[in-house]
Amino acid sequence: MRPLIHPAIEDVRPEAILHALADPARAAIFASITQAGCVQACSAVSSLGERVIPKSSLSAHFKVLREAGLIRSERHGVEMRNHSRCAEVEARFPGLLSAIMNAYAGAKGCEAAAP
Amino acid sequence: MRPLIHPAIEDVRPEAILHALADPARAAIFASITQAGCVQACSAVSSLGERVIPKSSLSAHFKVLREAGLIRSERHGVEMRNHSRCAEVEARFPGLLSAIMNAYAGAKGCEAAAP
DNA sequence: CCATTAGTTCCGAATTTCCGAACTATGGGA
DNA sequence: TCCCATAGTTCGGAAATTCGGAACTAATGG
Repeated sequence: MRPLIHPAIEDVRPEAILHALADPARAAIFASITQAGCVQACSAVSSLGERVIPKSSLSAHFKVLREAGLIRSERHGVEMRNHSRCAEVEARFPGLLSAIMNAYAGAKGCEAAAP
Repeated sequence: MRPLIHPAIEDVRPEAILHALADPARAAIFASITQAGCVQACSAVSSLGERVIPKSSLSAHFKVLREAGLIRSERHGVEMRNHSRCAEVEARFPGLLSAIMNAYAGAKGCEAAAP
């Protein structure tokens, strides 16, 4: 079990953030962590939409979010707690995260209106 | 030569935009098109930074930007003119493009300060 | 009609992503 | 203490993407 990698906020790169959030599943996971008081166990997220995401894929998604600097993960006993780093990222790249999350929210609303 | 695909603005997906701009080369191309009065020939962009981008890769980059809804390309004689669709995209996803471009601009300044 | 310029398409190699199976780490009993 | 259950990570091979050189197409100008 290698130690978890958390880049310092000044090492966080925009392309890593965009790449991480370019996947709707990861964006949904990040939104969930950010909204749910910044704490969430991995498996509390495993049923996003109707798609079942296998554990290994989920673990990889968390790793991408972590190494992009979007979340911070720490073990608490047997489970992992994930905190959103949105405040830090927002300070470094003002408006970025909110614009991205609004874009997803907006697009979701539109497509639901066209059955 | 298949016809160029330009999605309607209401069909533009956030994940496509993030994916397109998650590549620094594409983000630079898009910034260049947007800033240069919204018109640019493909090869006017071919030497970004010090990296030489082969024609085929450049063509693929333009295709990704086009199909993400970020640019509009039309033939004018032998050359292709690319217009930024930033106004349309900005209307649909407010703040998204400016936040992304600012993030890249900010990150570039910071890393240049650490040799 | 041929040459040139600008860009696209094709295709094989390299890279990345996906996911099941095996593994590791931690805590809680018996 | 040993074993089990839970939570997540790592491995490895298949599938999907991306990269880039070579060949191709389209328009223009001798």
